[in-house]
Parts: sequence; C-alpha cells; structure tokens
Amino acid sequence: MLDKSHKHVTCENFLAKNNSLFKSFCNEEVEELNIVKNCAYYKKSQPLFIEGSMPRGVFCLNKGKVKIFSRGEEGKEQIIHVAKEGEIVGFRAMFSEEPYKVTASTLEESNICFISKADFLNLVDTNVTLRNGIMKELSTELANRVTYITNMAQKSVRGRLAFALILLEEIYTGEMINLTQEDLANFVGTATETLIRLLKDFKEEEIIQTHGRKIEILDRDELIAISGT
Amino acid sequence: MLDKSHKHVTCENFLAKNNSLFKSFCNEEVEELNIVKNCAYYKKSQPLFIEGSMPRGVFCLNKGKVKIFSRGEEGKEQIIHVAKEGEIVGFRAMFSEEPYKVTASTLEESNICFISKADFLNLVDTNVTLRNGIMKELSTELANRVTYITNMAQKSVRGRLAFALILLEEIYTGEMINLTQEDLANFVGTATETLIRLLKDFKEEEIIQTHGRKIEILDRDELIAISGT
DNA sequence: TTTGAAATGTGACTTGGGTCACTTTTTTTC
DNA sequence: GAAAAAAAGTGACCCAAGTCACATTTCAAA
Repeated sequence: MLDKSHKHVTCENFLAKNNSLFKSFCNEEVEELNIVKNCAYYKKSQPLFIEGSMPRGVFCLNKGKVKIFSRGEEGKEQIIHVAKEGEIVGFRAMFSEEPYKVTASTLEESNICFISKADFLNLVDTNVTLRNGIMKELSTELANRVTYITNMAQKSVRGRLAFALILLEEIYTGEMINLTQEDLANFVGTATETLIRLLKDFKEEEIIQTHGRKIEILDRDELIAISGT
Repeated sequence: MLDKSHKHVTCENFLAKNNSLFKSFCNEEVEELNIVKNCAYYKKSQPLFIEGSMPRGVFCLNKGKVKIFSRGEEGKEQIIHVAKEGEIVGFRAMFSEEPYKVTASTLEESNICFISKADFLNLVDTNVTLRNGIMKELSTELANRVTYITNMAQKSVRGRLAFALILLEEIYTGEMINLTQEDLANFVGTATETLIRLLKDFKEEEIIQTHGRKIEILDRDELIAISGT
C-alpha cells in the first residue's frame, strides 16, 4: 500500500525547526526520541491517516506539507489546516479515545517520522515542558478555530480567500503558495469555479501574481484590507 | 459593576453534575476545591469575561447557561458555544499566555464559582485525572469545531439551523430551548430575519412548536435529515 | 509518445439568503 | 403602569455565489 521504504530518509533537522514542540529537548531527550521515532518517505497525495480510523500514533513533519481535512455530507473536502515542516500532526487524537474526525494527506513529497501512541504518551507523561507545550498548542488551536468559524459565518468568499492567502503565505514561508485551485477552494470553503474567478480578479487588481500553479502575493496590505470584508 | 453579592449562593451540586471535569474528585480534593473556589450570583446578560482582556481564572457553572461568542469585523456576535450547568468555562485560555479571544456572558440568572488561575493551574499540576480530563476535553472540543467549520462552509442556513436545534436540545435537556432569535441567528451564523423565516417554516412543517420564546422540538428525526442539507 | 485523466478556465443561469425599511409585540426599567 | 427599549415579524429588492455544461490545458502513467 504505502511506499515508504524506497528512499533513505532522516529526520535530523526536525528538531531544529523553531516551530517544533520538541525544540526545547535536551540531548538526553533527543536521544530518547531518536530511539522511538520511525522515519519514512511519502509520495505526493499519500494519506497519513484517514477519518474514521483509530489513532495509532503521531506524525512529525520533517519535510513537506500535509493537508488536514474533513468531509461534508456530499463528500466535499473541507481543509481545516495545512501543516508544515516542524509540526506534529495527529496528536489531538491521542488524548481522546475516539476515531479520527479528519484525514491527513501529503500535498507534496515528504519525509515524516512516526511515533507510536504509547511512546508519545510516555514522552508527554514524563516531560513537563512537552506537556505544557501541547496544552498551549491545543488552546491556541482552539482559539484559532474561533476566528475560523467566525470568518466562515460572516465574511464574503472574497474576504475569506484574502484571509486564506495571508495564512498560506506564512505556511509557505520562503516559497510560493503551491496548491491546486480545488484544494484552495476547499480551504476557503467555496466552489472551484468561484475560486478561479476571484483569483482572476486578484490578478487583475495586481494583488497577486501566478507562476503556473504557484501564487505570489504582491500586495499583502490590500489582502489584509479585503480580508475584513 | 457586577452585582454578585446580593444573594446567598452555593455550589454544592456542581460536583454532582456528571459532565463536570471534577466529577472524579475524592473527598480530600473536594475539600481543597471548596477552599479555593469563590461562588457568586450573576444576573442575566452579565459578562464573565470579555474578548481582549487577560484571563485571571476559570468559571464553574453551577446553575444557568452561558454563551461564548467572538465578534466579527462589524461587531456581529458569532456564538461558538452555549455552556450549561457543570461546565468549566474559560480554562482554554489558562494554558496560553494570550488575552481572551471570546466573550462569555450569562443567558439567564446563574450561580457561578470562580477559581483563580494560580489555584486552577495548581490543581491541574497536582491532579493527573483532572489534567487528563482537560487534555481530553480540549481534544474533543477541537474535533467538534472541525464539524462546526465544515457545516458553516458547506451547509445551507436551513441545514445549519436544524443542526443547531439538535445541539441546543441536548444543552437544554429537560427544559425547552430558550434563546432570543437574535442569539439563535448568531449561533447559526445568519441574519435575524432569515432565522425568523426559517423558524416559521419549521413551525408550518410541524417540526418544532413555540411557546412564547421557547422552542420545543417535535420531530427530531426530520431535523437530523434536514441538517444534512 | 500517446492517451486518458486531472486540473483549469469560461459563460449562462438561478437562487438562497442578505439588506433595508418598516410595523407590531414583548420586556425592561424607572 | 407608563415610557422606552428591545425583540419579533413581514415585505420588497437584489446580488453574491452556487450549479451546470462545456472547452481547453496540463499532467501522469503506461
């Protein structure tokens, strides 16, 4: 099924990422982590886990981006989050005894480490800093989703697209936003056709520029203004 | 400002609520809790805390309901959650060093205990069961919001209203749903006028029945069917 | 290198639901 | 219990954005 073994992969620089929950680990802790982690190569569009299945562990993104989405009634994807290098994916499900409510799938070629539920929970139990980091992360994420819900309920699609582009610019720091228009539409919460038309507007207004599929933001301030709409 | 002292209030039955995070406390722990908690009476429409202010502690609802909302660009309320008896409100903000992203306000006369941040964090540090309960609660809430976001993005207002009524029926167990139509509209994420028209439809379709402001659900199955819309 | 399958793009049409501008009814509060 | 304020309710209007039905371009895989 999953082809994870054909390339030699390492996770060395995962810990170096400044957004990692493991960033404050001391040498001894890093050693412990190295023993329990299990690195693998993922091709584009491979799932890490699927909505409805039971969680078995967490995934640490060393290289590559991952989309997290749920499916609405008619199966339409709603992208909740795009995870980037350094992030741990799937740890929310570790603390509830319930199946995943979301699916995680790679957006590009990725190097990803796996840590089993038992090992991860053991780390959390014994490491106060990690635990506090996780509680803080859970709380922050919860607060972010408040904004997300309010935006969905009150903003125009144009405003939401502007907001999404600002978020994505941070996620794709240093590189250009690289998503299919369908994925972008599913992130914004609109029809693909509507998204294409709005992107065209933004291009004509010289707020963005495209290079093939990639999106470059030209006028961030204008996007911020529009995102209030 | 806040008139919390004119009535004698007790929180005895807070611990008895089966949805309380403190439900597994032993006698000794309950004793500790009794020392640090501070009970107060709240009138209708009094805020517990306000968006933008710094968190000072958590609130335990002994009696009464509380709405949690954020405000969109034009100040329009977006109700994120309606908390009921037994719930702890505001603990999410305890773990991030950031100001509240939401406002909490009583929907009716309420008895509410306050526990200071220091006391609460101390309880969390020393009580593994409580801590695990909180981590589980945070995770579950995060999962719920995924559904919430997907609904907002993909369902019709009619579908969202049906969904909201099902949720509210559980929150108002044993009594009838009792919210202003404006609050209900702000929960569903629509204009008050639209909400009134849709409620009228539901009445004509004999899915609900109203007694003054109170809403009684007559056909829960039909609501479930509509909520898929 | 073909060839099917995604992904992108465009036009025409329809409609859900927002806005505005009121009236009426119910609650508060003094 | 009167006045004021808030909530509930109705009608008319309109446009943002969804749907459908295609054409075209790009990509992946055999």
